[in-house]
Amino acid sequence: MANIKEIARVAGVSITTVSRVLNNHPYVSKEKRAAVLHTIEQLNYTRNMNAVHLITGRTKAIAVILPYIHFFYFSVIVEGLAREALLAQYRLILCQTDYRPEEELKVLDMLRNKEIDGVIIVSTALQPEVIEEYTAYGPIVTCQDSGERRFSSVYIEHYSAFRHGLEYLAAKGYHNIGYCEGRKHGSSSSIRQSAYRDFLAETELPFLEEWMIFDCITEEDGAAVLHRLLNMTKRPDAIIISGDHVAAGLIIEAQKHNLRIPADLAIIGFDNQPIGRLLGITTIDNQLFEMGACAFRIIHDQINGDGGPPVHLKLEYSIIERLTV
Amino acid sequence: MANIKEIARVAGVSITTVSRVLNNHPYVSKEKRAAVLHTIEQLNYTRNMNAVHLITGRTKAIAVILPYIHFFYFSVIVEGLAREALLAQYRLILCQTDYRPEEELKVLDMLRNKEIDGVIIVSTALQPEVIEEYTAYGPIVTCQDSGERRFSSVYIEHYSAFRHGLEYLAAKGYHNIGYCEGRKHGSSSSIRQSAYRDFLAETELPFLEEWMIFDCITEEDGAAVLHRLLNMTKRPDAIIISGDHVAAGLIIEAQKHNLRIPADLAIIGFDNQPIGRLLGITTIDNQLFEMGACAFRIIHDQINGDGGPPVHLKLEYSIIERLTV
DNA sequence: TTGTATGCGTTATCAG
DNA sequence: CTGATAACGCATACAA
Repeated sequence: MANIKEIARVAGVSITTVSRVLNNHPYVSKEKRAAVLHTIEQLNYTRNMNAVHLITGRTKAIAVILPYIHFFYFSVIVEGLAREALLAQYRLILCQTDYRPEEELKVLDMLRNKEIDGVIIVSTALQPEVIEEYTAYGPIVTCQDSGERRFSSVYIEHYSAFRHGLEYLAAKGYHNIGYCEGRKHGSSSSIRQSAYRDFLAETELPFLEEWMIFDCITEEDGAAVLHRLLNMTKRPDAIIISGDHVAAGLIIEAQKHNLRIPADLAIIGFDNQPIGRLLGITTIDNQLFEMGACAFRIIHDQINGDGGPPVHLKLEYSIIERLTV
Repeated sequence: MANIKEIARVAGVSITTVSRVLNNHPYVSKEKRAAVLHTIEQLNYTRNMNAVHLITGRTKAIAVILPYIHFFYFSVIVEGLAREALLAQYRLILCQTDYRPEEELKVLDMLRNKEIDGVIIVSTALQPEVIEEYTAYGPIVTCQDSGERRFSSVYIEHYSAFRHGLEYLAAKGYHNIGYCEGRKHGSSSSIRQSAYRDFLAETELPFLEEWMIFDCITEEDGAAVLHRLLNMTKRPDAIIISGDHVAAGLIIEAQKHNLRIPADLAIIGFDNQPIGRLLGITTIDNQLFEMGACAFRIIHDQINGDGGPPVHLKLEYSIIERLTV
């Protein structure tokens, strides 16, 4: 493959002039510019970007840390990221780490390595303290509420959102409220758990350990929840579920067993997923697409801007009233 | 940041020796290796990977071209890709191009630029002839049936799969068969369209132009299909739909209008999505996850292997019988 | 087993 | 407006 040196030779100019043309610098005469452009065309030349990355120390690439991509939650955030990345002409390096800390650290090391200009963490198994150490090497943005850390974040207040959902159920007259959660020990999960416990304690509504159901990840898990409910001696009359697809699984299974929604069981979901729209599931919209878009914009600004203090952007959630409450 | 030169100086060895340690070469004495390792630790050193990429001409990165990520079809293929990439310690660069040819070409240019070692095309707006031109710069794999091209492919035979679905419906006694499709002019779409037309022509089953419904992308589009069906003077008694989520939209809307499935309308979907499992939708499984995994393995072999002729891997589909036919 | 010297392809610096 | 030359940080052929 031709390189800049050969272009210079063939075009009869210096390497520097070729570089100037390549980078649209001023101070190149029309004639030389034309000659260079023509030679580039003729020799089918393109820059070796690795050399550019080496000398400039930038790559216009950003890594995204997440466990999986085939869940609605993650794919929509990435969709938001990708739209903005396309606009800004940045590369997105998808780092699916399966929640393995050692793999996540490898990605952060890419920042030290200069392979990437920044890291966006959608969901992580790492402690905030560990992440903070890497802020020395470049900007980092998380899509979780991590408090006032040395890295930026875009988030919704899960505690407040979840309480809001619970209050909504209580206001509608449901006083026996259950709770379905995904991972038991995730960062957002823990926050929602606290919200649930706190709310029930403060309002003195009944709390039963078995009303907290964990590991609800898939639609099938939602269907399984129905059977757990049916087998309970004291059954909740409402349930809050972190994920509309899980709620959907429960609802469709409920239909088969003639359990009426919301008469026998009210349901409020999370994420405002298409399936929820379809089934008329009342849900809490947490602006996933916007979250991704904002995360990118923040990191982009930090890379190209003054490199000021970390940004903490709170997004507003909203309850979408439909038919299951 | 410290570089290899400084490590060499501090450890009291040559640059070469440091490089050897870095790359786990033999022929380094225990003492010097220890000294180098210690210095690396001490100075918090990591390689500048851009320099490595420049000199080796490889980046261990692969670009993935797709229009969006938040559709089941794409996210599951990427999930398959990502699992294998994690195993092989390759980077996946997610290039969402929104079906814009100019953006897709930019990605292919990354191959010329040496920014990436290969390209996996999940879905594209480009003609195969255009893609073929880039095979000179590195391996390319598509997840579509593109015929015997100079680039590799992993695919299911959509023509055959679709005919199979139609035959299945006909065998079950449905003779008025409609058809829902996503993009009208996509590569797979066109193949499925031909399968539909050919089958109806050959079996002399009724064909009505209005029974071919396009632009069915989302769940809502599926719901809209029901209303188009209801307004038809002559209505199909079965329908084949490319995408279980679209079928789900139709089915749930059908429930609201007391149209019985399959008594009034039989439905066969595509993709074997979770929502289909939930609703008991009879579907054609096209092994999306496996497709992604295979695509990665093929490109990985081509990058690291002999660089032999392009591979064309046909995956088998299967009809999953459930309740909607 | 170790080190020297060269080159990868580009941009940045500085002198003209 | 133009060009020579020095970086960037590393891997590797070759010599010792």
